[in-house]
Amino acid sequence: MEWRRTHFCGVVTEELAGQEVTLNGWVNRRRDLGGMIFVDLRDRFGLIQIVFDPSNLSEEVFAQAEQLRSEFVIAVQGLVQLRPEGQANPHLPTGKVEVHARNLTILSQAKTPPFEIERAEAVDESLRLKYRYLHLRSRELQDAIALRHGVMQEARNFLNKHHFLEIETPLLIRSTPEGARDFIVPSRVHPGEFYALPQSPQMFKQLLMISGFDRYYQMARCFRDEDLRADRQPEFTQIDVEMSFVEREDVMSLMEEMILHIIEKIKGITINGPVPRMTYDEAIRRFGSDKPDTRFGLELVDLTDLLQGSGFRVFSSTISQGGAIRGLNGETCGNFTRREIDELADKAEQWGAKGLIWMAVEEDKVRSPIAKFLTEEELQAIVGRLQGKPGDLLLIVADEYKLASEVLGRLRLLLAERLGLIPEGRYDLLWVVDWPLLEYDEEAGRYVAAHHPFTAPVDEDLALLESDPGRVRAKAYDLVMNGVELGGGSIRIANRATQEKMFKALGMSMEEAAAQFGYFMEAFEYGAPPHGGIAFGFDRLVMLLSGRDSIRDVIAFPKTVSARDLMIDAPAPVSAGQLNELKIKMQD
RNA sequence: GGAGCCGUGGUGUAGUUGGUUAACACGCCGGCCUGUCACGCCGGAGAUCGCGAGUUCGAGUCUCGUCGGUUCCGCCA
Repeated sequence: MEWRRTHFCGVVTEELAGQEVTLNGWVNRRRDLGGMIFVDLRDRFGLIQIVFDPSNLSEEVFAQAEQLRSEFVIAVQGLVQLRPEGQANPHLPTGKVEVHARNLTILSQAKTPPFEIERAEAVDESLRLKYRYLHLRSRELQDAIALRHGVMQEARNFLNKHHFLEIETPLLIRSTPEGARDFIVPSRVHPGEFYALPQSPQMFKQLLMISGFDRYYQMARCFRDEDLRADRQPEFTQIDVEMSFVEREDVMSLMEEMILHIIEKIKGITINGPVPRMTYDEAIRRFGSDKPDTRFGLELVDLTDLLQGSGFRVFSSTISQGGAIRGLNGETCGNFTRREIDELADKAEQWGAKGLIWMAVEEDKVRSPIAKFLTEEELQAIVGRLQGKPGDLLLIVADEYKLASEVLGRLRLLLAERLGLIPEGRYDLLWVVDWPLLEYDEEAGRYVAAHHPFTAPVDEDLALLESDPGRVRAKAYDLVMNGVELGGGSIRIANRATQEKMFKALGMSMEEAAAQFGYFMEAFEYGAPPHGGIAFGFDRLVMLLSGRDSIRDVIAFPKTVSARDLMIDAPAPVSAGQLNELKIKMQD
């Protein structure tokens, strides 16, 4: 028979009734009634029921149909007919019709798969990853990967329309000391020297601005040799964007338009701009996070001023050391058991707090292990400031301001989840702006870039770069969606003098800076336009839009948390010959 | 680097205070079955309980180690 298809399985609907079709696909399921066989045929577009009815079939074809098993690849030629009265399947888009087979070709037999494709979601992840090509046959992953494609195309459509050029940058580049651990690649031609895979195309895209391309984007593959998480893979994709002759507002307004465009096209949800902006300081103060989830309340409050001169040593000593007393009202959590509260306290300590203070608000009193150390006025002031009502559980952390805030910020997320306060199906966007340019790294004993070393300082803070680096704000912005950092960017430094100051603030000597970044700073001397950009975590964006909770689900061939590919079994040793050629010796 | 959880036929699970035939569902194989769609009915095969030590008369069950998966902390400019 001529086996090449005329239609996709998933599109065979009543409009095709009466037509002769040829379909190709996989046997999703067969129902052999003895005298009659039904087969659900599957392709990317869906399922269609095939009927093998011996009354209008040759014996040979029926006998062949009896041989069919799950995941056989077949071609079926037959007649599309409306199903008999009362036999429609409302669960299938193709459920009003069926294809009465006349001819069948088995294109490929299949072993019984290690798991049922339809139930793959429940199977142990290591088995699914080993047979990723089978898991990918499932409806869930087919949809996720198709959605990924859609998001990528919509991003391209939008950027193309706004005069961006898609330009590729090299994957074999130079290792730089700042930032994440690089994957390094040895060079046969230059033994003892190594390329690095890019953590992002940062300097290349800036150089493209200096080259005059004005607007660049790339679906950039990026690599970081750091430990994995549900939302972190060692290789991932960014929507990488850079623009010339722009200020912060230009980048933010265009990029939020892009994200809103994608959400509208992909999810059919219209969100009206502009996306709210919040300073970094406000985010920490109100939410204890630089990427606040604004889909619910439970905001933090400050209690420091209420507890000046408190007789309770934890409070007084924290305040005298310049720390803060911060609080969070765990509404309706007053009925938490001792064990549940201890769990919260354990978490708080795990996150670096010295302890967690709690107060259960009751009708006529406040129940708390520290109640006896506080005056009635102090207790009432705390309850008042936190708007505690009977049944509430007040959580308090006394510590260095940022640490106390962040610990409570994490508890806030924990409680919101436990209390079911997080609404489904909502996409809350927020720009976080005015980031600190530098953060002091105790371990390294120096300042490190909060964003990256090419971020421009806010103009009026420029002078502080040498006198008080920790207080310099950056022309940086992060786009946050539902408490997930979707992307971040900044206006860049575009002149040599400022870039040199930045490297100096990072504790780099001029010699080191010249050795690492000399080519880059030299480029600034040949006419560099003011420029800035942003990079979005593409996998995370797709994860959020597909309602998944791991980026593994939206990457065709992901790695495990230990960075292995279980399908191809990578990484793997290489031959002694390969190592020889690279002049690499293994240590024991 | 650290912590938690999981690992029992092909798959998902159950397995009591440690006690001798390791159970159930799905899948698979065979038989019957002409309107099923999670088809049904009957029968069958299939597991040294991730691996290695230890405790014990006896370990799927307890202990330690180890491997794998996963979640989180550190890390990820």
